[in-house]
Amino acid sequence: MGLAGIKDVADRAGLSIATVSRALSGKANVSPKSRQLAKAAAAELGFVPSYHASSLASGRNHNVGLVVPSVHRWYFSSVVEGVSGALLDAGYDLTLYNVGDEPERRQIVLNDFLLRKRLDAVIAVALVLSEAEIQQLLAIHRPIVGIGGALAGASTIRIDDARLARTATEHLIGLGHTRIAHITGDGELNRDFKLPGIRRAGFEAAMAAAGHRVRPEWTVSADFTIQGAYASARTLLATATERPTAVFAASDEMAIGTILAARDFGLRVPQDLSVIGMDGHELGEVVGLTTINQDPRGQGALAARLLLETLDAGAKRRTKGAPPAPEATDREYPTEFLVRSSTAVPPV
Amino acid sequence: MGLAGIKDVADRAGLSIATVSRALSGKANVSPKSRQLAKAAAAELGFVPSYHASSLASGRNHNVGLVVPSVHRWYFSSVVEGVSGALLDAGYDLTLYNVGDEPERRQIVLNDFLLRKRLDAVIAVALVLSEAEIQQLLAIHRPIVGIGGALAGASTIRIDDARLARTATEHLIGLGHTRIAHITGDGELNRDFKLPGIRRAGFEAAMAAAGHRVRPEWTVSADFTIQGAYASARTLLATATERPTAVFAASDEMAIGTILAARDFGLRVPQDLSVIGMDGHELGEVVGLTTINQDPRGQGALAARLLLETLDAGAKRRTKGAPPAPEATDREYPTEFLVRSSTAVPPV
DNA sequence: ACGCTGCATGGAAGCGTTTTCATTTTCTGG
DNA sequence: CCAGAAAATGAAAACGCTTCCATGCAGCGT
Repeated sequence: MGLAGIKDVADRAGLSIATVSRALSGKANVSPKSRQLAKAAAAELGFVPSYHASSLASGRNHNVGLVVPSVHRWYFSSVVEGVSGALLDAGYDLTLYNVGDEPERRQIVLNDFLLRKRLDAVIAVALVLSEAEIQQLLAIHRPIVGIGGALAGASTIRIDDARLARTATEHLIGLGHTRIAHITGDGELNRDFKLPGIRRAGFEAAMAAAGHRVRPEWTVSADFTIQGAYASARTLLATATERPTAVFAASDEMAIGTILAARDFGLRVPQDLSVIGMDGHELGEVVGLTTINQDPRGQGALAARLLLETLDAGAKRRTKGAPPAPEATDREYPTEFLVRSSTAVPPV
Repeated sequence: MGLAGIKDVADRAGLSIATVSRALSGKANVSPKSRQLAKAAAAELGFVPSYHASSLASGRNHNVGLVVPSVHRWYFSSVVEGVSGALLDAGYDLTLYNVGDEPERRQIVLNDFLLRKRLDAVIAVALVLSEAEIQQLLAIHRPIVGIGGALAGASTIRIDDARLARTATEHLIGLGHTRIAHITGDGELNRDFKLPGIRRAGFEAAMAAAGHRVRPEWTVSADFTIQGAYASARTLLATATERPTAVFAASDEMAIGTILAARDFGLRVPQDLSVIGMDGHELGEVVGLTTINQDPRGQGALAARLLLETLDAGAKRRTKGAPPAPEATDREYPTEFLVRSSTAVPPV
């Protein structure tokens, strides 16, 4: 049979459709008795409200879009976990847009998917949206929050990558290192991914401030994965003469790859080579990685909670049509410097 | 102004709503001229059809649900990548249900989310659904396909875990190992996650067939992560006397954790200890892990494609109401045995 | 030229809820 | 016990599309 509709519930409960709707969605002005009746009838019939009908009528979707470059990478999957948990608990659906590297797909997502009025809000991770694109989203009354990306005009949650990269580098410098290499990300492929450049700038600023030379051949790039950095680090460390005494990797995954490469060369970490990363990868514990922990999962959860608050506020203020307050707040997420055993004074 | 509706487009194009609808959704029986007119008007107004209205009226959602235990784990995020790519290309949305370990959340997802008629189909990864639960899903005319999980009555894509675990173990036995340890997953927490038991059974079957003893103290469990297995492997390898000469880990991540632990003890892999894993983790390449590659991304993509085909077929056969063919096919996904450098003959 | 077939078109009926608004019932204090 | 306020209720109007159906028209064979 064709699944019970609210009408069937109403008939069975001996109430009107309107009352049943109010009763089931927990609205006020329903007598306890009616509410009870409605719920019982709904349960008996196995009634589940039609999402589309409900959304169409109410304008509320209970659905948040999440745009990430790749769930396969540690940082992003951490964010997804955080967002997902918060949304599920609030009864919201999470629509995932795993855009990948192709700019073409990015466009499709932006145009065809995000704008179809089916999302209450959008969380964009490490995605650089143009002012116009943001305005387009805001124009359909959808709050956006960005994580780890620059979203002019929208709220963001992020860490101060430049400063933290500098702090990490300064840690090495403070230990006495002068010959410091940097593993950066190869971001030229993707215009949306400016992070490597920012961290690299922090690194270079710290080096410059300390009066140390940044050797071009000691800045190598990798794809933000352990295996990618492993390969790059092997190249970097292959030269027996004039080897750096420390490496600042732009992510924990790349730092770990570096450590694995160092081990393969018989280099002890930290006696022969100090390695510092950034992000807070769980695996860092295993290899004793010194790093700066930014809790991406927490960032995701926070983003989701902020969004839900905004949506609730909007829902309360006016039942429909009131654009949720688009006050763009830019908040910095707290980080934690974790000194473990991968950094030490340089070899004599 | 409140976003253009199809009515606005119709007015602007000088056509009726019906014709515009047909024109824009690529239906037949529209003159080229009208179609052109409609498209132009839509473009000028920046018209994007309302998802909900469209779904409500047509009964088609263009949305597939994906249920996974945790996107944060390698295997699942690989599957998500595969599914996501295929769906995006087809213009489908992907709704992600990252259920986690809590059975409570599992229930919520099953009842509140999956049944709300907003999904065209469901892909469940490593999720064991009861016959009743499957019937409930099928009852709302939604095809389901399971990946890596036993779904009685629904289509599945999977590998033969028992046989492959056996093959992996036999590889070690074939090299001459008799003292073989096993790292299994701690699945007792989650009734949905039977995989560890199956692989373990394969291991034990191979050992029994070869007449080798399975020592209880040499079967340790971990949480399927590198760091978890690292800790467990340390315990396992701590005993200097009577140490196994080989380890079969129930996942690549755990095999990698084992290798890292072995290195910490000064054990050389494979000279002192052979390690074999299962899954095909990218990181396996870095540590030279011998393993059995099951391409989870490919499995995800395949699942999505199968589903889309079914949906298309259903759409063609009857415009509405025809339950998409629920022929439950159970297909085995091809795997590839990768012999790398982590396994060798046992030390003398 | 004429009735037919078949394509193009527009009017209008849903799709299954939520929400408004008017109405009825219940409660409150005097 | 009653007027007036507050609470509960139901009828019906959206919500914005898709699609059925009836109509208008062009092309066609005879």
